[in-house]
Amino acid sequence: MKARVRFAPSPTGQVHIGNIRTAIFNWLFARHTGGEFLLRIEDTDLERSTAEAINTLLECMDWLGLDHDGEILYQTSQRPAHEAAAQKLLAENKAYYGKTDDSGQAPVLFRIPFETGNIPMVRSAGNAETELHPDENVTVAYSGLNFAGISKKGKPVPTSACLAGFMDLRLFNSDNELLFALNDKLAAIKNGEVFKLRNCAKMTFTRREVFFRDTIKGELSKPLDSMKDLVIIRGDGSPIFHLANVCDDILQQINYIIRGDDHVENTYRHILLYHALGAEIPAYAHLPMIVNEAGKPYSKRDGDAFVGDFRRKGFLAEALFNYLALLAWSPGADREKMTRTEMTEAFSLERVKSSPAQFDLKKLANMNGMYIAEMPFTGFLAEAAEFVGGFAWGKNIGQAEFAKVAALMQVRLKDFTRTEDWKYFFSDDLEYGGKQFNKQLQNTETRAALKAFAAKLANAGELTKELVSSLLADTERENNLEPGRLFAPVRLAVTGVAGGAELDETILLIGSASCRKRIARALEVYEQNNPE
RNA sequence: GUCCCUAUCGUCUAGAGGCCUAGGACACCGGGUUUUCAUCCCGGCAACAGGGGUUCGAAUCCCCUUGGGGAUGCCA
Repeated sequence: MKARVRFAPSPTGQVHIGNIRTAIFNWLFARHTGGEFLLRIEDTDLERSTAEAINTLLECMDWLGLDHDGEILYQTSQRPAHEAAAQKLLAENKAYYGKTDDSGQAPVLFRIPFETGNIPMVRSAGNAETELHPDENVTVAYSGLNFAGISKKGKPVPTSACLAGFMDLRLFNSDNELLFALNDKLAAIKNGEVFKLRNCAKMTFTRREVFFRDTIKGELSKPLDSMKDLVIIRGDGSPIFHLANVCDDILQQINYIIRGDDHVENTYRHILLYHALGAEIPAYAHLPMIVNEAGKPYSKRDGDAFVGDFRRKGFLAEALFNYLALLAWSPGADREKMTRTEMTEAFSLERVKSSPAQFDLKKLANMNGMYIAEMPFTGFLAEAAEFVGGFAWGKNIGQAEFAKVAALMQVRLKDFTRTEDWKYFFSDDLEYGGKQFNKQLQNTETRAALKAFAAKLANAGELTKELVSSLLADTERENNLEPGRLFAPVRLAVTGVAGGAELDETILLIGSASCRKRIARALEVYEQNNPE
């Protein structure tokens, strides 16, 4: 059977990396298996969903090359279907109206089914016995059980859970006398009768649990006595996420649900809903969270983890994609930098880890650098030009010269915002000073050599790489400086910074006149800052 | 509180009972690229959370503890 997966974000703000990682894994899975990758926009939260957020989402996906199959399904368009599903459940007594709120409206709740004989994903989990706090009443109703357990300190712990959690329930007082047996009253309870019991000290019941096999996490289960019936239609008539989500997945014939870890608790309820709706239950794979430096999952509030920001900050889509794919997934064999085709071929959910992964900006930056280094030069040039055009000094610079600078710097660039550092190639307006500057220019001999080097440049005529190198070497020798001693001071004087590309090429690109001017100014600034 | 999940270098990870004296990558540190440097090359630092089992043998299987995360909404 062809895999049909979906990415189902709610457009309520920016798209963060945790979000898009889910999309990436779904996409990878679909492309790997030759299945389909659908997009559904869960825009039912009218208050928070915006057209702008939808645009942002679409742009992010487009940028990352996450093409989806078929039409986008907007969840709001399915509201009638959701309502119909609720009506059907109501009609079949699988759902019921809850308590009315202040304005007299009642929500619809889905009942965790009591009769589970024909439900394959519910199984018995043995007998259970729980101590109860006798001060609190126990109420038993079709809509659930209310009781109080006992905390370590002996205090009552009020608890409520669905009736289905307590098959064969029996309540006892402190003398171990039977107060209530569910099996005797089941019919009455199903008819709406509510039993209120005092002085209960203990209950026994047959525990049942829902279970499913998660491709990533293995078999997962949860006891029914820790679950509650859930609201599926609000008092105002609007469908709740659980219902809408399941209905749409059924509608879109999704047979593999790959989503974040935070949904595993929902899955226990969703598979019961699937069954109640008479639909086949899909396979599940729950991805571990991506966490920030503080170890917390990314949320809409994490201002620096938005996909759009990575784009603006000069990261390449392919690098982000590659890096994100490697968060919680590894193809093994020490493979890291991979093409999209390679990733698609190698991808498998079985190799996804189940523990959270921390996002590391430095590693992303490194990977981005590798991708930048291997960009075709014309593409690199265009991208770099776009960023540089955004700087004041980059508005009117020569195309030919810019291309030379770009060629020299490409392999060194980690992200495109750092093209800002290329300023010194085009502007004589440098800021001198700082620890390095003062240290490198502190010797009188060095400063004399700097002056001598400028003079040599002036007399040299047309510069070449070799010529610059020999001028540097000559100046060092003639001024009794150790070989290499002059490089750092010259670099500081000519570029204002301590690092960069090869010095000879750098000087060549800046040009003789500018270099001389800058050396003179650097010396001036130094002497001003460090009067004898 | 209860329930569910989770645990290998600082970080991402390899690891399916003997191939592990635990491998790779980022970061960091040192060296090299006949002198500079943000690239490149080489090297170094650095981990199986703790305690019990099972086994001839455990990073790997089981249990407990501890740490982390999630859920417990008329949010999605």
